[in-house]
Amino acid sequence: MADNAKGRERKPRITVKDLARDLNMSVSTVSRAFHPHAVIAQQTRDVVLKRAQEIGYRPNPFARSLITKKTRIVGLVVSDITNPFYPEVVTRMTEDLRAFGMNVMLVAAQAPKEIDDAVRLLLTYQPDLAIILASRLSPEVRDECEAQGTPVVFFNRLSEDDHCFGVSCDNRIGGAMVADFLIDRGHQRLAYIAARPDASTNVERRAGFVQRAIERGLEEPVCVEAGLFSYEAGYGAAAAFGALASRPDGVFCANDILAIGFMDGVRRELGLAIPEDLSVVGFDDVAMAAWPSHALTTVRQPVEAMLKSTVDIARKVSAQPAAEPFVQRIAPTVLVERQSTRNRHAD
Amino acid sequence: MADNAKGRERKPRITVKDLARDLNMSVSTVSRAFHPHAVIAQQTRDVVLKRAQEIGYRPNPFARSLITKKTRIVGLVVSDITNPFYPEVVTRMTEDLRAFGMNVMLVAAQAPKEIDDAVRLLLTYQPDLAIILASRLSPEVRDECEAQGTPVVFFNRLSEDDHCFGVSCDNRIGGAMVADFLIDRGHQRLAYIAARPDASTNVERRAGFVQRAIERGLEEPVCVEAGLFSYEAGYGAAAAFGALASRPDGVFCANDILAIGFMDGVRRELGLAIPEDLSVVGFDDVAMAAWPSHALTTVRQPVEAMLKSTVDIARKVSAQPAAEPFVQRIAPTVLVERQSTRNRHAD
DNA sequence: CTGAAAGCGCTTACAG
DNA sequence: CTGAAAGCGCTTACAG
Repeated sequence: MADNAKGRERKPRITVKDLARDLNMSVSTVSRAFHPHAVIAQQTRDVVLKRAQEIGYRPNPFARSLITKKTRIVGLVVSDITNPFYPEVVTRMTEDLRAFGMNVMLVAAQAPKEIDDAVRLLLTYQPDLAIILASRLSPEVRDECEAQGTPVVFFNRLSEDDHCFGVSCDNRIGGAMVADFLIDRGHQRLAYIAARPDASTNVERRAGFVQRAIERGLEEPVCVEAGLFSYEAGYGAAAAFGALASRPDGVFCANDILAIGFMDGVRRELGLAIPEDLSVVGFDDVAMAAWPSHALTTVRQPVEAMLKSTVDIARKVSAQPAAEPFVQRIAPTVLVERQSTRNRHAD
Repeated sequence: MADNAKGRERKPRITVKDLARDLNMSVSTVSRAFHPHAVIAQQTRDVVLKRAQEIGYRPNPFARSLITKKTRIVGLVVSDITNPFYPEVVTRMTEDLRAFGMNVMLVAAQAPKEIDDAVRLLLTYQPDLAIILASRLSPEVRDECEAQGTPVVFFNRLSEDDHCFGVSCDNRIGGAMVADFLIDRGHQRLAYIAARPDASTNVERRAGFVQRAIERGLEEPVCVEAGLFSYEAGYGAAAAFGALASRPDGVFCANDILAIGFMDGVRRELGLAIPEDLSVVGFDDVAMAAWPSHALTTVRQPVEAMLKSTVDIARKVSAQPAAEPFVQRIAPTVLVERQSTRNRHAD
């Protein structure tokens, strides 16, 4: 027991000094071995690194960042955790950033007010970059980031001002893809199930979808306002959909989780069959979309490319914090066809 | 443009020195104002804190932790992101820890090997505590945590050795609750759909369930091995279930996501009706369990209490790192009855 | 109760 | 190419 407790006492960490003494070198030299661009004899570096490995020395990132002003910490702010797209993205983002030695400090919160506070606490850790997943930042907090010199990237949202980076799918193109897909398969009356009216993703998917439908000579698709990106919102939208004068035969939902709720609502509340009575298309291609119960046809977000772009930004601002922000929109290329849609030309 | 770029340069941060000069005090005094237990005149503290607020000074946590050896960073290791229980827990945990000024550094990874590397990187940041959600840690990495004096808590898993804290639901009791629930409602032939054989959650839920069924005079429940905690595993288990000689009328699945997959498989592959042909019970009570499409009866994990216990540990080890580890098992108290089960006494 | 000084573990000009 | 020294932004004995 006593032994046990003793084992858990915070052991004094091995420091540069220890390693320098061990190697009979100066701390300067030892330190240089850990910096790829530092001027040091290759042989010396090898010796240092080897010995460090042996005795388990790793530079203290806090002491280091006190001088370099770099923390290798990336703040990740996520609020909409009910959308399975985000856990998937968070996991991959964490892995990808780690591959470049960057650690993720997570800020998850529900209320916008909480987000603000959380970001402020995050800022005291001087992250090299803050990544905002699908939420808003109050203008004040945005300014605080700027004042502190922390670059911000909005992921999967249109950046609202030109002080921030933005990485997102080209949602207009995605919306148009869906319209083409449905029209090519003989659908005549299209509908859009809308989510948050203030989300760029919702607005753009809708615009691309509606515009393409009109371009191709269909009537303007009817819109049902579900209000949120959630299962419940989709389920609830089924009632309003059922009340439409003439029933659409092709429905595009703002994202997958909304589509899945909508499908369940349509089936259980309206007693309609999918895809016999109507086709349903989503957006994201979350893992759940492939489940046999829904087999949702959907636009796959170019997550790989979006993550790569984000990691590139992280590396760039890490080297050069004053880099000029830009917005990158990546066109989706894959529409995964499953059993929630069918070809109506046969009718 | 030039203006823009200039605005983004990392501004020199306000330091104690700046604030001390501004207030005509020594840095020592200013510093003390930020430490609740420090000896300082109340009036002085008020003045300092007020002025700090005004000019936006916040102590640099890195510089601070260099001396205190406390980082207020909690490492959160999560691997099984396909189970919606974890995103929910991660969000709440992050919020709850933040309420005590602790930040979460997230380590998400798929492969065990990756986890090891990720935890090593995490360790260089000297987290005050590492919380492991439902994954394993290789013995070597466990030793590295110990060597560095970083306490470890296993969340929702039985701690495997007495060097680590453990916080989990009492899964035996939970399993027994399910058996009682089904038996009380007239079910005669019980079955268990098993997930990872090496997970304590799976093993204990099964044991509690089987034992109680036997105690109450039923035949030993049959077990179907699904192998994993996933939708796909549950869906796949339906086939084996359908091949059983005599069909069970009450099924307990190792957790919700497995149950949801199982229900879909049973309905689509076997053409059986739930709850008419069989009742299905899950474990966790994730948000998805309440969706109308599944309306899953399930044991609610005592998440509140589990989180509270975890945060308490975080605060305790933060004050006294050598605290003796313990394992806390919290009995579940709520079994949420929905429409995936019914009363068979009427038959 | 407050201040001057040392020091946490590093990095980086500056000499040599 | 290497070392001695200064300093990053704090905290904390130690005096007073």
